[in-house]
Amino acid sequence: MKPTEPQPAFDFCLILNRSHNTLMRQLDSKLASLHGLSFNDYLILYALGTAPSGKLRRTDLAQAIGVTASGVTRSLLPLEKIHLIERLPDARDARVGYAALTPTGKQLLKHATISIQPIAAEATAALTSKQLEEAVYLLRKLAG
Amino acid sequence: MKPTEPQPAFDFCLILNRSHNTLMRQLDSKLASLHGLSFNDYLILYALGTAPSGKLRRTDLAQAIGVTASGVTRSLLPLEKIHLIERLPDARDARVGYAALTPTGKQLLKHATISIQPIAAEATAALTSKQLEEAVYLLRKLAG
DNA sequence: CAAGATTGAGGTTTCAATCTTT
DNA sequence: AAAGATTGAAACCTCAATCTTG
Repeated sequence: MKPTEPQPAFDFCLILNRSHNTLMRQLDSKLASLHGLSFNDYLILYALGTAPSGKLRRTDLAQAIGVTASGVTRSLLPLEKIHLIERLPDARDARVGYAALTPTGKQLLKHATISIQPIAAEATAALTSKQLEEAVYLLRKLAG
Repeated sequence: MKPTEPQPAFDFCLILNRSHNTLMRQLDSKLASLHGLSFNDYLILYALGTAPSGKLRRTDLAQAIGVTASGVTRSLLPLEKIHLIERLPDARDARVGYAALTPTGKQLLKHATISIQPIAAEATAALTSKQLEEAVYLLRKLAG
């Protein structure tokens, strides 16, 4: 365990993990108390709401929010049960399943989107807008 | 769902989540196959190995790796069971419990530390050293 | 066989409540 | 009452295997 030379890659993994955990706990807790949603739930609604065609294949949804295909299936189930999203088939390819917002889902997304802005702003208050944009730029390179 | 004005705070939360998920899946999978450790397990060993006194209170460990006190208790249990860490009492205060590396734990940490550098480097290859340092600087502000 | 999606099994983490010690 | 730590219950997510369709 040497005090060691600079290891930017490792330091980055360390701090990315820590800041992510801290930030997500804040977002989850506030979003849950306001709308009964986890941040991941919100991300799903948001991705569907901003998709050009209003619907998204499960694979693309997985890519968009950064979880596995399995994770998407499991996250979608309870959202479908409470009628926030619905599943649609594809006329051309019987393998693919789309997910889309229901009217109720659209309403909730609208409200949650209004709530989340100040929550995110407060949770990231330690950084200026410019710094946030810089961080976004850097992290985007990583996610591909 | 308006295409909306710039919302750097929200965009940041989005991309932080996505890049974290992607990065952690890589680290976990490679670390698991090489040493049977999750990245969080490694983080615990690393934090204990670099602590000045060689031991850390559970609360401080939680702070260091960004999980709750509960999470620390549960992560430590299996590591103690396979004799990588041991628990020590505090002579002054019977409430606090320290965690410290065993000789076996120190060995494994040494080996895992050697493995993890190239893994982290590869997983963050999309960024230059300078960019990584910049990202570390920004994220550190967030974690406090 | 490849792609999209789901399921079974297992592991992880959180919240809230609780216990002990200060 | 506050601080450190643990536990029960529940939620969540992954991997690997499987099923169906192309």
